[in-house]
Amino acid sequence: MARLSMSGSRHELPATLVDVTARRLRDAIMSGELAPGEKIVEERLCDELGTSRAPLREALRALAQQGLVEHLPRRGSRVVEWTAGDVVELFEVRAVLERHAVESAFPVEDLVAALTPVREALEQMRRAAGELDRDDAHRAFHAAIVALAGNRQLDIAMEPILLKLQVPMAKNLREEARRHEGDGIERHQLLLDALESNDAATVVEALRRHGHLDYLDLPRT
Amino acid sequence: MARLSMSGSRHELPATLVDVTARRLRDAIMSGELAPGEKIVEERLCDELGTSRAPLREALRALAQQGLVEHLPRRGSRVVEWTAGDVVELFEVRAVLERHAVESAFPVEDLVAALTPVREALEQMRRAAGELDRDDAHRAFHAAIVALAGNRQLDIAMEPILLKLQVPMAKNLREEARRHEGDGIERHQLLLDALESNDAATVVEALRRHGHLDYLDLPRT
DNA sequence: TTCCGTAGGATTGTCGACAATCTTCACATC
DNA sequence: GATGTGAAGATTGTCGACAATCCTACGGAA
Repeated sequence: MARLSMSGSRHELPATLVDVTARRLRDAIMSGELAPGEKIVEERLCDELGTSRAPLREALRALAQQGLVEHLPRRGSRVVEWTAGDVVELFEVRAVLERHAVESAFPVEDLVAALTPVREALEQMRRAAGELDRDDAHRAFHAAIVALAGNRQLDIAMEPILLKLQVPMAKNLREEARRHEGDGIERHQLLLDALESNDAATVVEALRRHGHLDYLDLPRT
Repeated sequence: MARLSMSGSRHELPATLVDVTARRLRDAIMSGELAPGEKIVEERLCDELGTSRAPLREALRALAQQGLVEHLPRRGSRVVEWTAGDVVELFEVRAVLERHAVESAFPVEDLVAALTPVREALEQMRRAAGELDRDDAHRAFHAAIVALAGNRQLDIAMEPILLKLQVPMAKNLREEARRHEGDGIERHQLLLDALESNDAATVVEALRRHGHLDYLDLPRT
C-alpha cells in the first residue's frame, strides 16, 4: 500500500481512502479505462487499487448517487452506459441551467474579476497535458460560467450533469480534435468572448450555438 | 435485529440493509428526529438501527451525495443545516427546472392520462396520515409535474432539489396548517387546475404564483 | 437436441476488531 | 485569569472473515 499519489490541491486535508478511491474510479470511468456498461467486481478492483472492500464500496455508493455507476442489490455495480437519448436530455438540462445562470448573472458588476475563473479554465484547457486534464478543465469552464450567478445550489445541481456529460463528450472532443478543429477550444474562446460583452442576451445566444454544436455530431449509439 | 419494517412498495426486491438504513435516515432527517446541524455518531445510530457500521456508512455516503448530510474526513457527519439563503436558492433552481419542464411538456397529447400521477399525488397529500407522508406526497406532486416533460435526466436533477427542500418546507407547511390555510392543499389544487388547461403559459403563471407563495413566509433563520 | 435441476464457485452483504485520529479535560505554566 | 500540554476516552477509517445470494456449467430426462 502507501502508493497513493496525492493530487496537488491546496489545503491538503489528509485524504481518506474513500475519497482517493472515488476520485480514481471517476478518472478510470472518464478515461474509459472502465468502459461504459462494464461490470464492476469489487475484489478485482480492490486488488488493483490496493484497498479493502469497505472504502471501495463507500466510493461506489457516492458514484452511484452521482449517476456514474449503477448498483443493483446483490448483483453488483456496473459503469453507466449513455444512450444518445440520455446525452440529448443531459444537454437540455445543462442548457436550461446555464441559460438561467447567465440571465441572472449578467450584467455583472466587475466583469474582469468575475470572468477570471472562466479565463483560467480555458487556459487550463489549452495547457492540458492529457485528455483527462482537458476534459476536467472543460468541466471547470462550464462550472465557472454557472458560478457567475452566485447561486451555490445551482452549482451543486449542475455538478452531476457536467460529470455525466464528461464521458460521452470526451469521445466527441477527441473526434473533433482528430478533424483538426482543435479540441473545441476555439468554440469555448467564442463563448468567453461573448461573456466579455457583459450582455445577457449576447451570452445566451452564444450558449445556444455552443450547446448546439457541442452535441450535434454525437454518435447515435 | 430483524426488526425491519419493509415499506409496502410493489416489486419487493430483497431490500439490502444499506437501502433500508438510508431510507430510515432520510425519514429521521425529514421528521426532525435528526435535527439540522446535529452531529451524527455512527455507533450511536448503529445501536438505534440495529445494524453494524458498514451499511450505515454506505448509507451516509449516499445521503451526503444527495446533500442531506455533510461529511468531513475524520471528524464525522452532521445533518445539513439550511439557511434562508440556501432555501431561496433551492426554490430558484426548482422554479427554473419546473418552468422548463412545463414549457417543454405542454400542450400534452393525452391530458387525462398525463395528469394521473399528479392527481394521485394530490390525493395522497389529502389522505396522508402523518406529516412525513404528506411531505413525501408533496414531493411526489412536484416530481410528477417535472416528469411530464419526459426527460429522465431532468427528473434526476430535480430529485435532490426536492429532497433538500423537504426539510425547511415541512416547517413552513406545518405553520401554514396551523394558520388554518390547510397544508397548502388548496394551493396545489390550483396548480392542478392550471395543468388541466393544457396551456403552457397558464401553467407557468400558476407555477410562478405557487413558488412565490411556497417560500414567501419562510422563517429567516 | 433441448430443457431443467443442481452442485460448485464466484460475488455481494454484513459483521466485529483494530489502528489512527480527534476531542476533551485536567493540570501545569506564564 | 489566560494559555499551553499531555494523557485518556471517544470516534472514525480500514481491514479481513463469514454468511447469504447469485451465476455458471455440468449432467440427466424428455
